[in-house]
Amino acid sequence: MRTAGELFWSQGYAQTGVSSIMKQARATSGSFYHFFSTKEDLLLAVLDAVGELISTDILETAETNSRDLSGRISILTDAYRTRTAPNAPGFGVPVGTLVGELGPDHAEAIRRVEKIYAMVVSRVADWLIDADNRWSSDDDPRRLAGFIVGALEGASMMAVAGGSSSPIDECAEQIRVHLESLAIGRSSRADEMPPPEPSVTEGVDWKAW
Amino acid sequence: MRTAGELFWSQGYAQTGVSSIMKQARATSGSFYHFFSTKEDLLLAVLDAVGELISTDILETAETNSRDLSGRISILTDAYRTRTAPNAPGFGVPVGTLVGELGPDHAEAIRRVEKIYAMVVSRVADWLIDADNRWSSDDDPRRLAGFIVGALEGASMMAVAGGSSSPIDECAEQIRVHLESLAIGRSSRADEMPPPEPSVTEGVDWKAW
DNA sequence: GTCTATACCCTGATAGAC
DNA sequence: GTCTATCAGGGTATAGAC
Repeated sequence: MRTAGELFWSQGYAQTGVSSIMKQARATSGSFYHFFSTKEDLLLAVLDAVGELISTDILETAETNSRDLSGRISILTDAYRTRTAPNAPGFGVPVGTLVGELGPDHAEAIRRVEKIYAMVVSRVADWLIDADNRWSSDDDPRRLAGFIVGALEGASMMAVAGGSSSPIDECAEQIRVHLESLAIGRSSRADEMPPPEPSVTEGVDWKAW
Repeated sequence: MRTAGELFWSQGYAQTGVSSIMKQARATSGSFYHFFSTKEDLLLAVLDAVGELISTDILETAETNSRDLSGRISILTDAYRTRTAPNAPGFGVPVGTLVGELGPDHAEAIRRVEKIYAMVVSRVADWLIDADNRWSSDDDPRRLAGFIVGALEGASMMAVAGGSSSPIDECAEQIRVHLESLAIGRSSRADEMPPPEPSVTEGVDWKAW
């Protein structure tokens, strides 16, 4: 009794009725509201779970499986590719989807989305620092990391709209070129990138509501 | 009786009730349904209007006001900055917002969003071609243009989430660096960029529902 | 803790006078 | 063409037995 929240990603939050969620989870209204006081409560829980998932299943995987920047970026972009439509039916842009939808209300939810972004950006910035120590200030790698993450989010959005993952492919390639031209992590350019390891987690199956 | 549709951008589609729209437009249910057979019908009309607006007020402005690539890109990025939150209260990501929300239904609406993306990408690709004729195939500038637009959309999303337009600023800068490193449009780098002309359209005020 | 049944409200949409 | 009044339905959330 806790295997569904991805509906928010495939259909959006407002459009996903609590009833649909319960049906897909084969639960009933009574038990649902025993765990979550409100629908927004569920949203917050889902956001936290997603943050966890991204942190461990994607970022941590990238960090342990590859010590060089290009390998890590490659795993990250690969995660975007395999987790957004049309490759993962029922997925949209990882978290950004909700940003547009969540209006003036849901301020807390937006704050958590922002927190997820900040976490991802921060980790990618660490990768940049690991790869090169010529950064003049802490701010620079953060900004570049923000650009990378933003570009991937946007590419995912276009991939969803167009029903093709090629924007993500192209984005990954442009990021690679961009980093290369900045001469960051030169050591990692030695030979071809290591085969980017199919994502560890297989199906869509995060275990929180 | 036709000055409101931006609610879709500030609140999302599903979350914006027809009644709110009517209130803000000071219209009534009767007249509304005289013009639009359904709420989705309105959405489609809004999407078309937005496509028009982007084409004329942003892209065309960029094309007539600047003949070099960097100037045009600058106007484009400036449009993103001035038209997304927090600079334009009540705006989100220009069109991408809806992508996540519009689920399996609303297929037609998604197709129109895709059409808008394709239009913007195509125009930007033309700019790239104008700036440099060394492209090996038609495909290359399109792909690069897709990357640029996607990056801006993603940056807008993060700007909305974080309540700061700095991701867009940074994105614009990175795009500039990227294009420069690709040595595209070298002629345009002669001196400092021309002051990027405050957007032509002032307030939020597109005149279709 | 989980079930069924249901309250209550707001939604998109309609009817029919003017 | 625009108004007021209203419908039918689905939405979130609750009540209370088991």
